[in-house]
Amino acid sequence: MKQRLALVDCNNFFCSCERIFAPSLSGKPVVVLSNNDGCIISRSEEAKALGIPMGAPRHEQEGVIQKHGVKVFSSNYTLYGDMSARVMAILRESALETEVYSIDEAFLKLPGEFGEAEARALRAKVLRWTGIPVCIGMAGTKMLAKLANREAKKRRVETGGVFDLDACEDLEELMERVSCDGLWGVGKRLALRLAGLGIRTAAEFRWADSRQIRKSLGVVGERMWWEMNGVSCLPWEEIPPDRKGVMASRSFGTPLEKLEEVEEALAHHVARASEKLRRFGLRASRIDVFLQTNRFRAGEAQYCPAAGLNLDEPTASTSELMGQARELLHEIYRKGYRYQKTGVSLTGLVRAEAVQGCLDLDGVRKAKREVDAIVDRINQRLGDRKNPVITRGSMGSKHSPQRWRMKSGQRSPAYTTSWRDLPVAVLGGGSRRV
DNA sequence: TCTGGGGTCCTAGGACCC
DNA sequence: TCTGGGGTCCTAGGACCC
Repeated sequence: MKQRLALVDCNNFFCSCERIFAPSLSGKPVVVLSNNDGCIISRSEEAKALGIPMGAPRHEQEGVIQKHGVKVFSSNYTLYGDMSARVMAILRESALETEVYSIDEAFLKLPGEFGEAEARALRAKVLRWTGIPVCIGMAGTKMLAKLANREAKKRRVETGGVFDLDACEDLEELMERVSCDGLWGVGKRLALRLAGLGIRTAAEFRWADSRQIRKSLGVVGERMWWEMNGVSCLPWEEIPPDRKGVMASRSFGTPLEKLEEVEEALAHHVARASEKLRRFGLRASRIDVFLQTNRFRAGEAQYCPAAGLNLDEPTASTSELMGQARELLHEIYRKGYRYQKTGVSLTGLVRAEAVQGCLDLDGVRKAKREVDAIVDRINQRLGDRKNPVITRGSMGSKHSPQRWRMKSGQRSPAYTTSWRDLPVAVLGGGSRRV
């Protein structure tokens, strides 16, 4: 039986959340701002209609905001997280399995009988119970479900916010209408590269030679090609894997020049990041610190240094990390610049409980050296350099697709296209945690 | 004329997503 | 004057090892 997926996506999520608590704003233009109130990161339909672009600096839109009385909110992530959890809980009731993809999106594995009527009912239920409007796209793969969702959103009035690609009668016509940069995972750069191959629409992408796509866009591109052709090869992650890193950074309201001031900001970031670490039960084995001047000031001297350090022991201790962060900052700080931003990034995360019994890497290396020495001795005694009796090897490496490709001059098979286990990676990354 | 080759670990940078 | 913050994955290349 063919797999059926849905992508459920909340409409203008942050704005929709704000509106729940201010019903008088229904039908009025609303925007939500980024952390420092710097950029517009969510717009209601009415705000979009006024031509306010996504990600625009607030100050550039001040005129429109004033003129049309656009209601402006600072972001409130506690609220959004809470609303998200409510929506997800409802979705779980209808799905066989659920993968929460981001704060406002989830993939659903659908039961066989789930069609457009059921999707409409689900949509109505979410709206009735949470006040959040959603759109639902259905198809056989994640990429296609994304595309279906886009269609549902774009033609909301006509589709009722629900679109089933498998039930679409003029699929080819639809694919011809969608340009490549509208595909999930194809950004500006890749679209440009595709255009260079004469591939401009989803239809052309689907019909393209997969080898050509592979050559030009790599394994990521080939995965997209399969997905677009109905072959699912992105992983299903019902349980989100542990984070690989945490970061804390902020822009300053006004540029800072003194080391002590930057230090203070950085200390705050280290505290936030290490707190996060502890909350997840993780410890970091590497810390990176960075500084940035104002990149928008073309006339000013720019300086964007960074420094990092691998820690001896994984830690989540604020004070330990703080000490290291300060030293790193001193390494990179230079007088005479106007700094606009600083931040810290903690990576190489391991589970706190695993730290105790963690693999003794040095021990393993030592053991390997010992074995190698034995192998050498045997070879010296029994063979010669050119024809060793025993050869050293390491598991799998010889057969890693990368190496294999170099040797054979061929592509590796589609499903083992990367030296990492495939299919593993998610398209183009993405912030996936709520 | 050839100049070892297989392997690990790490970092930086590119691309994309929400 | 103001110009977000937090993620993921892939690839290339250097250092090092035997």
